Amino acid sequence: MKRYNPKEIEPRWQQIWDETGVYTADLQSSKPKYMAMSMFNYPSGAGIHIGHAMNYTISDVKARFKRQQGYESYHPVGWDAFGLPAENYAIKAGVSPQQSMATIIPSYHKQYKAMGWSNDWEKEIATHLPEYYKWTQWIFVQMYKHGLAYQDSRMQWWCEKDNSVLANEQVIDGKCWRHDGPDDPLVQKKEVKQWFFKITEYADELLGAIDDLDWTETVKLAQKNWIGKSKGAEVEFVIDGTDKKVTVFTTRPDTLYGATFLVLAPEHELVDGVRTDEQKQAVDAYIQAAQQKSEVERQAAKEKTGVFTGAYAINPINDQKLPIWIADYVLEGYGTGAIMAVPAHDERDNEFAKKYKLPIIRVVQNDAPDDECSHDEGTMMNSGEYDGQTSSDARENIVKTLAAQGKATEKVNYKMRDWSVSRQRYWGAPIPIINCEKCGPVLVPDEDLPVVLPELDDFKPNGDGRSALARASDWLKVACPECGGEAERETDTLDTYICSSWYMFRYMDPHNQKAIFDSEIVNKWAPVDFYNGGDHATAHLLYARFVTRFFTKIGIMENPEPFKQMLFNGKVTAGDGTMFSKSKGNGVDPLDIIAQGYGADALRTYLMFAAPLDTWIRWDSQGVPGTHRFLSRLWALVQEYLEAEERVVSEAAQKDILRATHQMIRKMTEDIEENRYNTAIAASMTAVNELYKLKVEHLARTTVWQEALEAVVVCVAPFAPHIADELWFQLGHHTSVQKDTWPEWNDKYLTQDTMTIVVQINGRLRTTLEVDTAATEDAIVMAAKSDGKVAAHLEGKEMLKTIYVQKKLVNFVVK
RNA sequence: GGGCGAGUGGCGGAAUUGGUAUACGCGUUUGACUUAAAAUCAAAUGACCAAAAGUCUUGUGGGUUCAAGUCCCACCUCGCCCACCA
Repeated sequence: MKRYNPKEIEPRWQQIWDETGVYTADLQSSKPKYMAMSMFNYPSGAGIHIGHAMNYTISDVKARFKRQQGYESYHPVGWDAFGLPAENYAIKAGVSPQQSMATIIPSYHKQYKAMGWSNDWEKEIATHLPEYYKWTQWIFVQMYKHGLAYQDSRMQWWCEKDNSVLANEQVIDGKCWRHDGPDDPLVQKKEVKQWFFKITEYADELLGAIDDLDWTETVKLAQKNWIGKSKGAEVEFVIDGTDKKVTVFTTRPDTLYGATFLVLAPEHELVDGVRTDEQKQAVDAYIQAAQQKSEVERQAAKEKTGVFTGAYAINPINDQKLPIWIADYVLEGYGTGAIMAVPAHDERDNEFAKKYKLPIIRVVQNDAPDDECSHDEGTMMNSGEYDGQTSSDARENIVKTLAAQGKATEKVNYKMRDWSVSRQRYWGAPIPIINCEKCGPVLVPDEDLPVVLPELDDFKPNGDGRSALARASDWLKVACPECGGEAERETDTLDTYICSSWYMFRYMDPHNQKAIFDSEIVNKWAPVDFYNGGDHATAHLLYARFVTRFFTKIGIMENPEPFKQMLFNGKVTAGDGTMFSKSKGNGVDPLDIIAQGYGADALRTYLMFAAPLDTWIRWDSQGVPGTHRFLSRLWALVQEYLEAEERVVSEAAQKDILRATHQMIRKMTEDIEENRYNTAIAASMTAVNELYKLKVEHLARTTVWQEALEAVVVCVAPFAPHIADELWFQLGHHTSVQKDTWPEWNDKYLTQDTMTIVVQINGRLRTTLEVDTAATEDAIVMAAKSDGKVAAHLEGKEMLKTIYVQKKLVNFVVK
């Protein structure tokens, strides 16, 4: 009997799949389409790790399942190649990022194939290739032409180590996301001229569509928080003794009578204009101190600080004079950078008022002690004519009154800012702009795209805030497309989030040289049916949704959402629950596991079996041997069958065989569809166990066994595709198991002649009965009552009630 | 501080949504095969009890119900995300 040897069969099948192109999707096919993918990979010298094995197997199983079900299933592959790590590596190693990608990417090919992933290699893409980034640049051009790309000077997060600007989401706990070690510096703010995409214009649309998405709930929530919509009003306060006005944003205009002071952010433009001469020194000192503090220190500061400006503002609702303070707990970047402080009903204002002995006036009735605050809504008090109204009525009425006088407007604010898309680094798609002294920034004409990134010897940033491209003088100097005069190319490159915001559509038409993609194909294949990754990826998903919506607005595609289903899957940690890390040397290399002889099939099956997909799994060194054992059992069963004699199998045994297989088919079909891979695999194990019991007396080369084994092989194929194809051929087939093979279950094989009835007394299990499925209620209750054990318990008791649940249970309630 | 989620054997985890708690796997124990070991096959495996019978058991305490891992209330513990956003 041949032994199960994954080392022999896996490479063989990988080669056959390659040669026959079973995983090449026909995008023009008339079959129903299905597209499953995981977030694409950032190629680095380290190769794939166990986290990749997890992520990509999840989408691979889905793609295989659908392919077997008869869908035209497309499991694409590509590389998110631009970005800082490759550039930093290039600086260190002196090898150009172009060159290192040219060697790294092919090494990934081997690793992906060794994992048995069903990628369509004909349609492979990589974001650093001119044929790809031509269209990344084209998106910038379109954004610009539609008024959604603009340039602005902003205070930006700046990482000294990278010499580059960082987006908000790239700042984690005050440090650069790539330099967050204990010795790394905190990020700084620096004024830089930046290109932005006006994503805020889509904020409401992006928010509104979230609820309908079939995505992991926490990911949806993260998107909502990120957008951070809040409804309120802007209220105008006149500064006493001047004609200057300061506008505040508040979500609680109902508490306007409770405002006892105003607070401006230190960077607020009115600060210089309002402070009195007596307070100049104190204010200047405070602002200087605030500037020196990094954002982290500001946020970490437990105690609130501030300084009085000496100026007062007039409360528009009751003409009260309110002192104007400056404090860094008010942020310049949100709302108007100024607030009305209501210490009775806002915790931060309360803390500040207590520290600086400012008055606290309660305007919403509550039970809190006098100097405590409560943000609850309720009935108004101390609010003039609004006393007795509910918060929500007062809110509406106060805004209405002030609006009539031009002193307030309803206002919606978002936490989300416009998307900063320029990076002062070399390894990215050059921004297709030419800066002309006469004409200003001018778009590179479409026919001149792509602006090819020149190969350099030295990739270090220029040190003046510009990328290495500032030193590429041949590339830099160019004639202005408008006036023909001397001009320079933009030396910023595009944020790699742009590259990844549209790659799923390029997958659908990867070699198109005339357009970003063919609309007809994309309208057929979008949205992506299944998308997964091990991160919330809030920014990536939001940007992808934004760009997709933009595409629909400019008429190149129809569906405004890129991903129909999005699964945020768990990760793999070391057995002690800590993250795998190179420095600790506790990593588990998927390729090692395969090489040890367990094979990719056992590894894939273990990863999908260990826990539900959204749960973090702890690596268990006994896990892969366990799934390997299961696959060996299946292998051995097929071998025994092939060597068995032809003979008649009893009708009862046939029924048992059919029931075991059809139960498995049903459970696996439903569970894979619903992303419950762990219980799907359990169902296949149960079936194999059942067949093992049946084989002892009934194994024979007959149709019923042939079909049962085929069903198991087919159902296991999404998880363990190599052994499946091998056994499929051994069972006499000549075409791959990977396509159009998924079986249907038949309910008639699931029925049994008898059923198990649970018998309870006062809700406690006393016995179970095997009865004929056709048995009536009366017959079942009679049988239950006369059962020996039950009768003993009923002896001498008064029968109060008999509960009968159809085909399930009898419960006698006695006293 | 805010939000979300989770507590089930020695371990990872099941439980058709109120109806036999602990599927499946790991581990452990025993037996078969073997000179022996590994591998494989078979059996057992929540706790208490020598065993049968029985009792107890889904973080803790209450409640609803004929019946609760599942529903309700209170508490404890853990995890994740966001965090001075007015």
